[in-house]
Amino acid sequence: MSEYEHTCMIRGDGGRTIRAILDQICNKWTLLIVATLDQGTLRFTDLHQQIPGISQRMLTLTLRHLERDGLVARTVHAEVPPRVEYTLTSTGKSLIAPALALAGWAIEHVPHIEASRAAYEARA
Amino acid sequence: MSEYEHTCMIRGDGGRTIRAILDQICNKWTLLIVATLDQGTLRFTDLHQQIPGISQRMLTLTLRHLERDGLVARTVHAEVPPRVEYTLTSTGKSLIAPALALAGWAIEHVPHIEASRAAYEARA
DNA sequence: CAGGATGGTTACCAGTCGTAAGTGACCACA
DNA sequence: TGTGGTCACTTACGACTGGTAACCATCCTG
Repeated sequence: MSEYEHTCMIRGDGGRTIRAILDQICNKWTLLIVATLDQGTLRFTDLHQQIPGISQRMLTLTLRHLERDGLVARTVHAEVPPRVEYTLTSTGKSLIAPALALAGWAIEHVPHIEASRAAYEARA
Repeated sequence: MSEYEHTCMIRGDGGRTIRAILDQICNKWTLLIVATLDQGTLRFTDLHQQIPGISQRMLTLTLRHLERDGLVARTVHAEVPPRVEYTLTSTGKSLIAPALALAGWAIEHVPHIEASRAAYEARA
């Protein structure tokens, strides 16, 4: 498939479906959580510690969404203290490669973007 | 670079920088606008028509952000009626490939995600 | 029985998004 | 003269979402 056809595909059906999915996947925390879970199974607290800046609420909400969308499996162990483990499903794992592509792009272009942003602010 | 190192890179510095950038790039409209601009230079109205569901306000705001970040160049022609052209910069063009990767993933997994979501809703 | 660990939930506020209407410059037409 | 149209925005405002901080329930340890 050519790249042009590919962009058309993005915009296929007016991009409504893609937009709806991307809107969920591509938010502030999702990619970061998925990337973190690439290590393997992790508990709630592990995630909370490894992802700096996320609140318990946002972690809970994002994990719920990921679980709902079948990207993450949630396992509750009936113990005390409770133990809840999160792990990527195969669908979740398949998101890693594209997520890395985007993250790689971001890393590569952060300096340029920040410079551009600074210049823009100075102009304004 | 191994995939593991790559995910570490995503999370490097706690993922703060990446998160900040991704937070801007990876929102509801940005990828769609960039994909649309892959066709070449477009005017405001063209974009508005080709991206269904976007309001003028959101289009303006998103284009301003893209311009600020150096992904899109904005050219105003001092004519009447006014003519404003938007085109991708080289940085903007470089975003296309990773954006396609993510969009391709989304397209591929939409059925599974929707099924999973439906099952989840039914359970709840 | 105080305090900690675990995995949350709730209340509340600020910021963002979406809708709809208005703006200003000019031209075509009547 | 004046009515309407084009273009690219801008503004006002209500709805929704994300963020912060505090609270909760259960059990174990000291």
